[in-house]
Amino acid sequence: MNRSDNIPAPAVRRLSLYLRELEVFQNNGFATVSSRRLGEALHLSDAQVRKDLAYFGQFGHPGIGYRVPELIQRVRRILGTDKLTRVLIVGVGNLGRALIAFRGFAKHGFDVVAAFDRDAAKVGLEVPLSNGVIVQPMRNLPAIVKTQAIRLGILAVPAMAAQEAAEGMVQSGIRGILNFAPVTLQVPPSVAVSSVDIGVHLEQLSFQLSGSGHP
Amino acid sequence: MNRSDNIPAPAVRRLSLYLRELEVFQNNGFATVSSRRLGEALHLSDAQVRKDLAYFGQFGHPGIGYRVPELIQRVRRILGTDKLTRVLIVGVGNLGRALIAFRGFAKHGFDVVAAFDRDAAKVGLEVPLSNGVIVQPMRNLPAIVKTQAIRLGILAVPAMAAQEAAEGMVQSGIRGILNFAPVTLQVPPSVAVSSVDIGVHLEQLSFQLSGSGHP
DNA sequence: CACTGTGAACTGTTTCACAGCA
DNA sequence: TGCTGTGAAACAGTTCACAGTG
Repeated sequence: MNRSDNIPAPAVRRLSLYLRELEVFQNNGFATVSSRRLGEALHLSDAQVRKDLAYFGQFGHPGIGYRVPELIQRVRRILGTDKLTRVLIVGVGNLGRALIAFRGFAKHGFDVVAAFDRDAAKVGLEVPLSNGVIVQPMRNLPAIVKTQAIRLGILAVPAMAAQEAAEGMVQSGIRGILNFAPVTLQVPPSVAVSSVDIGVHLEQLSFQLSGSGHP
Repeated sequence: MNRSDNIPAPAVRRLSLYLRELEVFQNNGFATVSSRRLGEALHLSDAQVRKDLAYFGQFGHPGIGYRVPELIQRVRRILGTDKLTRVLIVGVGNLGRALIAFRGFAKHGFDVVAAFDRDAAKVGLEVPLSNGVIVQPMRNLPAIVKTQAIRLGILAVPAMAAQEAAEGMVQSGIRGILNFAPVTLQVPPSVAVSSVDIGVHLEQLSFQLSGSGHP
């Protein structure tokens, strides 16, 4: 029972964070790290770290801790980012362009290989800082997804256009969507969706502030 | 016991989503909405919706549901977004500029009133699509926070610069940070942090895909 | 009658505490 | 000794089911 079912969703979320901190420890020259140290870096208990990692396998060495390079490799394999993953993006507005230019993708094992936009004025232009990605019309989506075997898409269009764009992605064969539009996407359960809503995050902070500040 | 303690964090997170969907219902001309309908829009159970809202007060009307405009107003008050909140941003790179240009802020009750960057080449320039926000040097941060009484800051600098920038924000009096850098910020417990890590979100999707796809 | 608000039951997650190993 | 992996205990969050209400 160590396959990807029965694993608590919060544990999966934290796995990415462990990887991020492990890379920091590696860059600082640590060969091993204990659950306690790793937890401290993320404000988590040592027990939490051990329990989480144990869901995915037995990676630790009693008396020693976790060997940093080994654990990094194993976690990458589990997350599926040990090989480069091709990603496409729909919506080349301000946010879309910023995401394409974002340095972090390559480091995480992702490569943005295609960009799409509904706006004819943008089609045909090269996206700045993108290693030569050209904006394509939406109608090319199915063909590109098939020929390049792309499974992941980033959705960065305005709220009003999001549901329609998501349907186009799903019908083209996309299996996971990272959604930046402030809407709840209606997609089949076979398609994974992860949403980032900046407004929601700000509201969260606003609430926390009013909780313990002055009325 | 209906003050902001004892309320589960997930319930607070969902409160923002309820607000978002309520605005959709309002735009579609609904005067009232039941917990069931509101839940369906967000893939949540009706019981979940009622329980969540009940943490914050008694807003519903038996036999009727929730009156949409009334509930919107109440939720905004709870989140602290019924009045305009001034926000600053540190880091005017690709992402920072995209965030400043983001339309949604005003709709959510936030107003980006100042921008800062360490890079002297950017200082003094006006940020495009920002209603005249000029990039200021980091050393102006404390004075602006004080004179404009700003409590919330958006952090959009590269990972390497994030901790230092966060410390500058905290020392200037910022009480909540929306962090886009892929690092765990170390700040005093009195400062609220909400983080958006795009890499983590993509890894999450990648993991879900490998879970039920072909190996 | 349709719907909310809520105690009680249930399910899932985190913490504890310790056996076992290098 | 220092540390992991893991059952068992404690805690938190969700779902159930129904009394109460306009």
